[in-house]
Amino acid sequence: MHIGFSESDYPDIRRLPLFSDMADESFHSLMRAAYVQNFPPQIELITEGDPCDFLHVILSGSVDLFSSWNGRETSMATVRPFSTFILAATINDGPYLMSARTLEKSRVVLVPSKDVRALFDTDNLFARAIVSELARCYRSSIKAHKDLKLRTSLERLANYLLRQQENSNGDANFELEFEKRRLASLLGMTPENLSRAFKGLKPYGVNVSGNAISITNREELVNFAKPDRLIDDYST
Amino acid sequence: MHIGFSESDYPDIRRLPLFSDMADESFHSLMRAAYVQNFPPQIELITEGDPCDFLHVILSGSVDLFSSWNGRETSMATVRPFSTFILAATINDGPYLMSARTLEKSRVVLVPSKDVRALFDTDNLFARAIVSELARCYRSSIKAHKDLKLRTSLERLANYLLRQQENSNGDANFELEFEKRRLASLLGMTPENLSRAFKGLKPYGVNVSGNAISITNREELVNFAKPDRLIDDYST
DNA sequence: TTCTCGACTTGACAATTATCAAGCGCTAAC
DNA sequence: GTTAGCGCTTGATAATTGTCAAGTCGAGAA
Repeated sequence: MHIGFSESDYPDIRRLPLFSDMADESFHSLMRAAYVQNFPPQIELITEGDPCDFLHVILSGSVDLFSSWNGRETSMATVRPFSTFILAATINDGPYLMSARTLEKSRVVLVPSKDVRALFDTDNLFARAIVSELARCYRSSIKAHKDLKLRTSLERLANYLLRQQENSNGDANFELEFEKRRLASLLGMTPENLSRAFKGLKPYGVNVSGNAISITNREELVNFAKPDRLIDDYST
Repeated sequence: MHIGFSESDYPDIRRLPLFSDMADESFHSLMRAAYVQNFPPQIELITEGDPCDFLHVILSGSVDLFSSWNGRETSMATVRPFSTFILAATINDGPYLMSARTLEKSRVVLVPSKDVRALFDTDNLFARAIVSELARCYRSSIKAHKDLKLRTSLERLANYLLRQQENSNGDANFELEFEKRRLASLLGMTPENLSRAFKGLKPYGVNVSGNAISITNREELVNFAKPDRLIDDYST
């Protein structure tokens, strides 16, 4: 678990919407206080309920945000480069609402929360970027909430596959980005139910072999899934 | 539907966390562009998908935020004075993700979105307040998502009742704040299921008569509901 | 007072989803 | 190659939740 900060990371971090507009001076002052760690897979970076000491930025790998209650556990989201997480807790100086663990070997920047909050007051462009990012996260959360409340698990899976297909250049064949058990948890269902849901989508042209998905008749699947930009378009 | 702006509304609006810290000058410039309307019950103030022209602030009454998809509809949240809604859409200049309708006669301030965004750049304290409010809304949404994903409908109802009891000074007897059909929708269930869920909580000391709830044995209900500050504490 | 309407309840039933227990198939260690 | 382990699948069953079709009840109108 190497600790250290390489100047070679600067461009990637600087390119993040959150940091791209801020003054050079602000950026370097933030980076001086920050540090980078490489984590192996399956390491718990954050435990829900803990006080929020750091804003996290993922540079490589992937991180699972999940929550537990009463012995149950569910995946809330997956974070990939180059993206921040746990921004709201940093801002409000509240406890983490979700836990985070690496899914694979991952490189993560840790920026002390108090520095983020301090800089917020002095750098207007940084403040604006934080607001945009927060609003984006909030709206994503609303969309996920609508997805869960308005759709059955079969419909959620169908729409998920359509979104993934778009992320894969619209190719008819693509790979699931992680194990099915995690996908099931993300979609709010059990692995057994997911397995059956894949079968339930076969009549709509969905074929599954391991992690390989092929959608033979997108039109028919769209007709069933009824994707909606107010739920499925992550860009607005 | 009276349109107009009374100076008598100023103190209430000014007292909102969102506006309380900003410069006098900024506040008055915002208010000059804003206006107030009185709406009768059951009026749709906002339709999801529409472009976001106004930030809304509720001064009296109550407003239901709801969403639809494929012929289904669900309540997402209830807004009461003195609170803003649709802040994220205003900030990101995106389409509304939820619709809003008055539940009763309500008085609402409409602040042009572009003025809010413009002022954000010039008034630091306003920017900070927006960020806090956004982070708070985001975290509320995460909590609602966890509630829905980790709990059964019976558990959601039990925890809802415990929260409502706290809002009513912890009194053992209190009134539901709106009709059961809306409560059912908020909790993500059908009215029939809610009706049965109330019965299911009777063994834990919950008695219902119309809108009157009495909790005869809070300890037992808590023991069943297992409230968690990372889901049920709306203040963090 | 009586009537009507709408919200709520109840019962019977169906759909959805979860649970439990086995089995399959792939991968990796030996 | 053989074997162990793990993730995934499948089947049987149960729990949860939704749907449909009566009811009941109470508030407000006539």
